[in-house]
Amino acid sequence: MELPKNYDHLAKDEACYNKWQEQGFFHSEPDEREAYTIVIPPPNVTGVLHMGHMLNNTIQDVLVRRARLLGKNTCWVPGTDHASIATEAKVVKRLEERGIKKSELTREEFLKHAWKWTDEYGGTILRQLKRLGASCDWERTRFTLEDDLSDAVIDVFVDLFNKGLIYKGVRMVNWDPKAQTALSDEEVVHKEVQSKLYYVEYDIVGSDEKLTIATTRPETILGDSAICINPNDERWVHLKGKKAIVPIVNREVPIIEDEYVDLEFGTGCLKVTPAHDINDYELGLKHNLPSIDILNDDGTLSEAAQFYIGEDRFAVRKKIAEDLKEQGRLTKVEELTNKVGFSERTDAVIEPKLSLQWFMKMGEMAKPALDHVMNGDINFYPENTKNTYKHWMENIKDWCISRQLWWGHRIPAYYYGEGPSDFAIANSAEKALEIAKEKSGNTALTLEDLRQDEDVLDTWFSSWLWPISVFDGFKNPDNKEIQYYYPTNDLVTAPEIMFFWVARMIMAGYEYKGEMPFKNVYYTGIVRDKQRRKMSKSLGNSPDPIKLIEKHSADGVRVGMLFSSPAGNDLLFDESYCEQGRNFSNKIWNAFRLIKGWEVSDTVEVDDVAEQANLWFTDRFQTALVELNDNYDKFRMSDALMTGYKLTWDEFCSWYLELVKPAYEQPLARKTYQQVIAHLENILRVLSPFMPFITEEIWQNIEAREDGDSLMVNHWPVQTKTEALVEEFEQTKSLISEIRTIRKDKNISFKEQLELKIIATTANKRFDGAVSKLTNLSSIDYVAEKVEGSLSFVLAGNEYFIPLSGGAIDVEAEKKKLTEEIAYNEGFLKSVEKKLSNERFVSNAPEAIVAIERKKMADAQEKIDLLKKQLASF
RNA sequence: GGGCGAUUAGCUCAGUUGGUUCAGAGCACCUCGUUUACACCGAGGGGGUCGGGAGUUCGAAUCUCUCAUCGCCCA
Repeated sequence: MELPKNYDHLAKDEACYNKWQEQGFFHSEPDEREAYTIVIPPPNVTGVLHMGHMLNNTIQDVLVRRARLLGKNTCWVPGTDHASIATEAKVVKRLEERGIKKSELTREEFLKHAWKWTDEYGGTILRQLKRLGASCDWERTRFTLEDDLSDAVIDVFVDLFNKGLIYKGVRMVNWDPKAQTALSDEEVVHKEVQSKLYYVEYDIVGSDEKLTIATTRPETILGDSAICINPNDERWVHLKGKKAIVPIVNREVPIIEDEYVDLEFGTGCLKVTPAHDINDYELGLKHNLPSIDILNDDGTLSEAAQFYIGEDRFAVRKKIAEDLKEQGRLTKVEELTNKVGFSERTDAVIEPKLSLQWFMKMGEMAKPALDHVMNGDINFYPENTKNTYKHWMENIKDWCISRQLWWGHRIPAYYYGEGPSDFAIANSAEKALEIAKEKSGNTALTLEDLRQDEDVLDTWFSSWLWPISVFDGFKNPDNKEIQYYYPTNDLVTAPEIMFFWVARMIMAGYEYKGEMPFKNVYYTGIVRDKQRRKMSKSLGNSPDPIKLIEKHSADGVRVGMLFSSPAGNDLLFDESYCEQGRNFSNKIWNAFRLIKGWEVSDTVEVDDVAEQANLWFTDRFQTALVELNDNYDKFRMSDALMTGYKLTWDEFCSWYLELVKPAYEQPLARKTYQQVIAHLENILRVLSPFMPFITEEIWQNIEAREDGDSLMVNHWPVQTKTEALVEEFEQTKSLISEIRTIRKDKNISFKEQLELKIIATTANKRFDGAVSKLTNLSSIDYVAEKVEGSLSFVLAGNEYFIPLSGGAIDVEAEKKKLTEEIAYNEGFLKSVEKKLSNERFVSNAPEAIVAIERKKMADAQEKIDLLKKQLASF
């Protein structure tokens, strides 16, 4: 069968993937083998594949595929999360486009729309992952909002509440006025922005004196309930005990003292607005100040503000500045760069807001989660991410877990009265009623008297249970699957997810299984463009992954993603990496075509060059295999790929195949062919995790395979002891290279045969045939005397001569070359001698190091002698 | 403001406990080349005083200090 010149991925990849899937290679059931498990970081159900996913899932697939070849029972669990805020925002938007307002719908109606939307658009990302070749166990696909996983979430909430770890409290939260929900600290992104610092003058009661405060948020003046000065600030100490009048609203507020005030910033006077700033809130608690909440949930001003009611906070900021200016109270406006919090999902400016929310205590749970990472039970790659983790865990704050949304797990709190603790927590209304009756002492309560909390839980409150809940570890803690697959092996995720998710999964693992959720965490870099900008939809700097796959093949893109992605380093993506990947595919394909094109003979003798080449490559492969295994052990994926790349391209294609290649139209001995195929198969095995498609295609074309036989379920090569020939052949390569350079320098065509004469001191003739074949020699002779009229060079203590016919030698040029080489070596010799004549070196350095230096000296001396002898003979 | 980390060839990065000719790899670049797998190729080549300075040491890309620049996390 004639093989096409290039591998046609568009025609082959999909069928190949389907076949794998049909044969059940992706599916796992517990058995007696060792398990290898990865749970996918569940992408957002609304999501489409982006470059970050590509990188992340490529790495996971490489790990899984190698583990499968190592004979492990591999299970890669895919799935998606429901992404409360993101999905709800999309559904709201779509409803608005149809002229439907969320506020006009009941909860049930809205959720119907949301589910419809999810069924329609959700899971796109999982279908896209198949294009990449991801060998997930699709039969195990999970969704955080499906019934079983939801039950786990609710049960955990109830359990933690009963353990006293969940509480309801008034706290300053991060309020997203656009989504109209509270956010956790981790969902707030701080960005540097250009702001203005407004200087505003306040009157002082019973005095003509005025004081000036500086603020970036003049609209919050309406909510001021004090002025604060630093007791150590001599400028203002006389104001102690007096009252100030808040402009616009003309409210009298006390002037309090607190060392919290920064003497350097602004004027040293601070306005205190407890309802709208976290630090002011603390001050308010300490000094017993009222909180005046001047904002509505949507970011407009409330009745409590008295002025500008119903207008947006940013509009009011401008207006109030103008009004203050008009009243002569705005004394100065400065430009200022400061950091402002934005909602990760909606990009709205976060409003610190007092609000009644559900919180989870973190202190107790954080402790084991920190310890088990620091003591190495759980490994982080790269290791320095442990520092960041440690810092966060040691300063952890309680987790705000309620969200004012409908799409998600509804909080199982049932209210039966108006008091602050008139609620019951249970996983059903019926059980809640029992508790409510007991708590209230009112046995007449009915289900109708209960009102369930309107809010849902943070999406991460379900994701943190993922490694346990996907194996049904909550409802059936002793089931076969959780016992077999948990703890999982590796987790591959983005560093930005460390706190949202990784830390909390570890907490849940120890809380509910008493065991780590995974052994290793591999943090990928962030995929950026060449200008180091993060890839994003709004910048439009992200290529479409599917188009990349279509253009360069999945194998090419996978290789491209990994080429420049050492653990933890950002990947500066460029399409040329994918091109390089595709070129690599092409190289392998053509190597295979070459081999397939040879005529194999049972009668022809095995040639010695091929025989020696076989021994060398056997050893060379083992060297690479050891390196590869080591790279994998250290999660050095990029290096592992590079090891395979060089092994294939440089060693297998450029050296081994050239050595084995039969003469034009000559057949190849069957034994040699079998050796070549064995080596090729080993190459395919180690490349297959990176390039599953093309390696499989070649595998299937090598010979007729039995049904159900596939490279993907073959085996990883085994490390064995081989005759050590790598170093010796490296010398041979140098020799060949030297002769090729001479041909090039002297413009000698490859077709013209050369003779090689050698004065050998360390002769090993094993690869003479190889040298002869690759440099087209007519003869190799070992001689005792310098050969006149020849080009010469010295290598590893041997002198080589290439006789040239009829005065082709430029004597002067040869002399110059020799003189230069002698000078270089003498310089080197000098530096070694200097080292060795230094008594402190000889007495302090380890013996082995000194011995090496002595050998260097001897070698250099010998080389100089040889060169001088050559020079003298001209 | 606090913490962590980085700076090595044009670009992206390796460089294990200081010690072989240790200054490396891939890509890019330059020269030559279509010899019967591949121009998505082959052969050969150029290129860095390891961010600056100081110190420790027989010996520093590697350890210490300092300065500069950049990045990330937290407040």
